[in-house]
Amino acid sequence: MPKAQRMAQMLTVAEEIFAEQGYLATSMDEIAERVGVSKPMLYEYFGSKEGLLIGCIHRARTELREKTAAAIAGAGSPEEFLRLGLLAFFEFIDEHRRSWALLRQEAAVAVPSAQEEVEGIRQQQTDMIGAVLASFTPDIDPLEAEAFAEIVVGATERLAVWMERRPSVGPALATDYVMAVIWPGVSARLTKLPAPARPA
Amino acid sequence: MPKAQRMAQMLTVAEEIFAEQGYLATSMDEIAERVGVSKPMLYEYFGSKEGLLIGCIHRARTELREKTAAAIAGAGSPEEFLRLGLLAFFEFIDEHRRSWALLRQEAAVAVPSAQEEVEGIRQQQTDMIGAVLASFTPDIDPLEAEAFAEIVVGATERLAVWMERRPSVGPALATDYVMAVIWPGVSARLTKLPAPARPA
DNA sequence: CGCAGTAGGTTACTCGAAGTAAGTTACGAG
DNA sequence: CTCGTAACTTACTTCGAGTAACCTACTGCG
Repeated sequence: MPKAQRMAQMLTVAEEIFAEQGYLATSMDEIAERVGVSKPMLYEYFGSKEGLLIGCIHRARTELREKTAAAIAGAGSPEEFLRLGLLAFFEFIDEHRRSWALLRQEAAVAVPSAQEEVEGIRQQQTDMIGAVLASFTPDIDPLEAEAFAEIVVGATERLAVWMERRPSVGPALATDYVMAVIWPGVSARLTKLPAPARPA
Repeated sequence: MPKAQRMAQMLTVAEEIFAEQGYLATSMDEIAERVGVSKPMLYEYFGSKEGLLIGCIHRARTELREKTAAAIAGAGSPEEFLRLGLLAFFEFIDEHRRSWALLRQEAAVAVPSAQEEVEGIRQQQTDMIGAVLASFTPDIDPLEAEAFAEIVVGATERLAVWMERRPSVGPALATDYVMAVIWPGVSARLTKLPAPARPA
């Protein structure tokens, strides 16, 4: 089997087993066995157990970024930006429950560099939100814009975890909840609103 | 040394080393050495490495609950409840930066049951917030109240992590940021507002 | 055809750290 | 002063991450 294909297969299997049993409880031998290959192959391609985990996170991160970017491409107003971005996020989580659990709960604790990867995902999101805020409010205090973005990401992430425990709550409703809480506060800070003309 | 005292000492040392190096990179031998005792003593009192970690989390959780409960005791309005609760939380984090990092970043991934303990802390917070919301809006949809509480907790937690990277941001400013984003949205849902009479 | 180089793979180890069995010391009560 | 127990230790076993060394089959080329 060619290398790229084998690596993708390894990531898929590892993601599944990590999500099932947790990072610590999973042995490299087990992953190797389920892939149908011997342990040194995993080390050949990923260097270490941590490297394998990071590979999983990295792949999910790329996918999430692509989906979100595509979703917000057609947005006009800041409200639409936020709403479409949130919806894309919740839909992604909904489709990848297991890997999401892995990313959010397993990776962060186990390994410092995996933690950095997960932080990278958040950074990617806060950057996007911060950019939206700044584009509609050029004179906003940068520190405040950053804080707002962090708050939105934190709220969203937490609600995604909660959504998993509530089968009746889907991506659309989750988006509504987040928007209901944060939009009044966020919009109050936007000076350059889209539809109405800017007052000063 | 009596058992209770020794256990407390072990927790203190373990918390410190876990926070310094991460859960995985810390060996029981190292903790034992720094406590000035042999490894089997740790196992005698905490059963396992995981048990020791959970002990750390549990102690922090108790302390956090006590501080928060004390802080919101004198609150009159829902806004004051939230504000005082948030402030108490950020102050707690500010005083326990290292153990906070441990709880948030290390514990969750490494060990399933540690994760449950951390979720217990969040549960404790969402319950408190949910109760405040419900007490001021008895007719609120319970699911919505839960979602709101999760959002507030998520936003707060995330901002606490961010606060660590921003030395210029203290508990007071962090509280202001969170309130600025969430309060307009939350208050819009409260039917029984404190100062003005309820319209219908 | 035959053979060289390499991609893809394996077996069989080392080593470090979690967890344990069995034994030792200190000390207060009868 | 000796019995019982709480607090503690040394010396293991076991398991899993990571590695060294070796193998195999295919592809291109004289």
